[in-house]
Amino acid sequence: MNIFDVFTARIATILQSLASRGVVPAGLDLSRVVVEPPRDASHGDLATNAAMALARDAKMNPRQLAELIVPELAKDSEVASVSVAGPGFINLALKPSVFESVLREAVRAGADFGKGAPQALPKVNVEYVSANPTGPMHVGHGRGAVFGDALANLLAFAGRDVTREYYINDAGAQVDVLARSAFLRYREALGEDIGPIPEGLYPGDYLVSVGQALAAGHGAALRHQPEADWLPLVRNVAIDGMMAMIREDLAALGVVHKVFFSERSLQGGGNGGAVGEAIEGLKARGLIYEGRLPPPKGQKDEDWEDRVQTLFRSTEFGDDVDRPLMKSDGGYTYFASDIAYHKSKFDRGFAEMIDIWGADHGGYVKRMQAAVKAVTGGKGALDIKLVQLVKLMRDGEPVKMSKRSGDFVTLREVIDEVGRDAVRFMMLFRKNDATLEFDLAKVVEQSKDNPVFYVQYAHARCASIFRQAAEAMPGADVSARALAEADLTLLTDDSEAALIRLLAQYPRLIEQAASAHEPHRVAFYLYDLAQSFHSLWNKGRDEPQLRFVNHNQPELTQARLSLVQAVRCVLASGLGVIGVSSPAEMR
RNA sequence: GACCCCAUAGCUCAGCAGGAUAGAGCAACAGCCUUCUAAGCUGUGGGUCGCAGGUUCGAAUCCUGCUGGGGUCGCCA
Repeated sequence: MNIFDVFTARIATILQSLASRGVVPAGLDLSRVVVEPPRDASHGDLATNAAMALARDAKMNPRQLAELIVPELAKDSEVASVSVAGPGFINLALKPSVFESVLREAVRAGADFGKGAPQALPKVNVEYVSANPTGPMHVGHGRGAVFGDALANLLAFAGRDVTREYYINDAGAQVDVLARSAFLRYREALGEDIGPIPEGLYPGDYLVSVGQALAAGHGAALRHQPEADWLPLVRNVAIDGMMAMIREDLAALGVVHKVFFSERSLQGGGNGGAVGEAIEGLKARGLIYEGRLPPPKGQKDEDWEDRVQTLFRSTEFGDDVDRPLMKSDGGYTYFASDIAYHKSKFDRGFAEMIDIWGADHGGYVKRMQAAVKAVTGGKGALDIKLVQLVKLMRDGEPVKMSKRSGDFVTLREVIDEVGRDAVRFMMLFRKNDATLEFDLAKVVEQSKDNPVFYVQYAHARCASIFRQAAEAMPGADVSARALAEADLTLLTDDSEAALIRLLAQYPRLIEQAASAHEPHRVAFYLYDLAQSFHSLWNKGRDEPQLRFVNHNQPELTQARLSLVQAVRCVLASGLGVIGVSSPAEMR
């Protein structure tokens, strides 16, 4: 139950009834009416801007309109008091029974508390990672992976039908370079001394095993073939090897995609395959032409070759310049493939698409959105979330990255050092469009400075309280069902009330984070919740009557355990959404 | 030259689809501390929300222009 939604609906009903009595005009636009927690708890439990938002359309001043709404709200059996404040806010204080029933619901629903009902909205496709299959993942890829995965979890939890997808860039020149690099390792595996890796090839030793696999599978058979003969075969083996490695890296992060979509698969077949088809479709609508582009300004243009090329009219859809689809060697540009790829997503039923990209691809956003508009006739929606750079630190000092390629800090090294939970949590403890400092030393500290520890510890502390209770009161029934029956009117302390209010916001938080495509809000909420819970726990130090477990007051203890259980469930639920584990102890 | 992102307390960052007196952690300062299980705890001080306009009953939030930082800029992906 989302009490904010419940009251938004009730206010709408009140306005309809006022309209039917002719007190206010009919057909007011209620979309701007929001019910939210007031910033200051002394204002009550809920606040709405209804009177202010509707005043102009109703041709009344806000306070006048508020005075019409207030008596209706006051009749509500769950409302304790209503008042008008400031420029026309309507503040509601709710009866304690409302929060008691929220708490009961949280205890009963457990991990499902806050979960959205399946929504009648289009299937949504979240495409993330899509790292080139030419080497291991680095830390920047990891941020995109965690963000995309958490966003997909969040949307699914909010009730959307979500598909997680990975686009394999296996069609460009870079995979031919990969194949040549692997071929060198193959010769090495056959016993040849290959010396230093030539400039322009991938030097990383992660290709050694690919070379060995080729040697084991083909012996010396490929060695003296012309490149044109061995390249496709070696390329496939190398790509498969790289994708296996990437999948292992992703698995270490707990990231699993449902669909792996190959770029190459778009280009096969006659007439240029799916890419050719997509371009033909655009051509039929007059969106393709042969023309020249001006050279980019402020760039060295020595290599600029002014030539006529095949261009897509992306400027008709808000882009800055039209974009080329064919390379000078006659192949398709990456953009051309990407048009066909997004058309494929739409054709597969995804009217809503979300792409997660690194910030270095920011310049590509407009043209892709232009292409999606063109290729779906305006029916497909594409949101592109850019994740900014990750600066790797250790004790406040930047971690030096070697310039020699193949010797950078890999995602796997970081996961192995600090653990999956720390990586996932910290990658989400910042907005996606802000750069992120990731301190390898800080994230493993057992201290309040370390949010990962702080939140997980709150969960462990909940579990610990139950262990304590079992010892103090053996035989007590602390099942979820029993706790949901507890006498919650005994929870009267302000700190307890504050915690319950925070719990009641969880369903709303999920809805809003999901519709804003901002999983970081979940991480920040969990931090707030942990803080509120730890604070209540600490109060019990000085005021023993506030402790959760009081073995001579079983009813009170039972009520407090309900609260602890609800906190535990919401922490576990939120941690689950961002893909972080919920430990029962932190030792 | 153009486009994208960022700018909020000394530092690192939140700020919830414009809403009331802008929040948290760290640091600083003051007090408390043999604990239901562990991170010690509680409190205080500290901000022209980069600058200038605009829209609005109401702007950190939306729009325009500027300043500063980062990123990108045909035939790489």
